[in-house]
Amino acid sequence: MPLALVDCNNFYVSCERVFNPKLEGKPVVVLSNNDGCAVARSNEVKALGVKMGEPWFKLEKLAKQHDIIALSSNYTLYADLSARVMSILATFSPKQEVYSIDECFLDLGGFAPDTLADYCQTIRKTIKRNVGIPVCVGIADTKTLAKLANHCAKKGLAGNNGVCDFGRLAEVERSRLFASIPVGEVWGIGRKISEKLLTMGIQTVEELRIANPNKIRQQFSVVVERTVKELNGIPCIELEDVGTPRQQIMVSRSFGQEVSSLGELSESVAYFATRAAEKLRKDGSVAASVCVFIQTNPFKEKAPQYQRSIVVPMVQPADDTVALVNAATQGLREIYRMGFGYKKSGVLLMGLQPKEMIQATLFDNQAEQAKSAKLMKVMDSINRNMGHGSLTIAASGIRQRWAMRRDRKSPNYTTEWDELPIAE
DNA sequence: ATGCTCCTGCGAA
DNA sequence: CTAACGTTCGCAGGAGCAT
Repeated sequence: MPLALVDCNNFYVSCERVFNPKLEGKPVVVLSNNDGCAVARSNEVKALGVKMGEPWFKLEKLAKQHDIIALSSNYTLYADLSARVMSILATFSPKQEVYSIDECFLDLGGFAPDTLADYCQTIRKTIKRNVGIPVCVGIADTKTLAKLANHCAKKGLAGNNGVCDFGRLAEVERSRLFASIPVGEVWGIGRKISEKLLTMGIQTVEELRIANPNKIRQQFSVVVERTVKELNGIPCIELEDVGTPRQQIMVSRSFGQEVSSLGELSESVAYFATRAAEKLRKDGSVAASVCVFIQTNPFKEKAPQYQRSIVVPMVQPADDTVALVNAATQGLREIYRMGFGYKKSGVLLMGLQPKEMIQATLFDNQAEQAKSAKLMKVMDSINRNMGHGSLTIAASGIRQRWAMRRDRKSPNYTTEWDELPIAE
């Protein structure tokens, strides 16, 4: 049963180019939060040897030499364009799994095998025309192979044009192709596992494909064993149904500048708990406990280091912002120590369950519960309609010295009228 | 021996 | 001038605990 993996090219950079065509053909990077690391690179930047995750301060010299344009990440813009891409892609197959912000799997089971490559060319043209984002497509019988086919499409390895269909490859050709790809390119094979495979004499995808599954399971795990099976065309990872609710919700951020006081840390934690509670309600879930963590800057090796976390159980699973913020800030007071420069904090909601299941067993405090539900509903709707952060709880603070740096952000072209540039 | 919960490591995007 | 390095999610497996 053939699957397609559709992946947007250099997604964040492509999004920026949609609204700023002057970036076309130029070396462009998009930086992570706090303008810290390169998280998206145009082809021109990749050609200069810039690696994924490279810290910006190490790139500045090279950037000056080659006029690299660096932009802060504009997540609101990327999420909006992603939604447009995904909804169009959904029309091309009865079954879609959105795997990440820039890629999804499509079930192509019902189509004639020899028409798939053409069909996927149509997909590419449609997305490019309707949204302006370039995509590549990999076609194969398992998710792992489809990911690999996509890699080949992106690199132009199998003499294709943005589409690579492993189903059209003879066995000999496939083996030769796999033998030319480093094993680390395989989905699920990261840095650590690559290194260990190397010591076992497995360097290429082909060598991993023909490896003994039992030995792989013994040396690594069932996950890697599944990967080997998938490389051989045996599906082990199913297409997931849409809308499976998350099991945990994390909101954390590095600070724009270090923070030492309990007061300011508390503001950040209250803010993150507020964001996490919003996500929680959007999922229709409640959380059984709240984990808070704080940490100093691990890269500043000379400075005294401290990191700690604590899990605060909720009296009753909740989705109420006030209750979750209280739990989080109370936990913070227990783990906070004076005399450190903190660089990051975060809030993790754990033990998530569907809200309906909880309400059924609820017997105390009905009135209180209903009142808080009403308040949360109002809060969410005001924030949805008036813009994010219009209504927030006072504990989050106003000054927010800890807020992240984003000096190079593009306008929110698709979601804020105020930010649209005026034509000249 | 068995079944949990918690924590850590790994991978991915 | 200096110092400046992301976030969020799932899974597996081991440790530690209770039964």
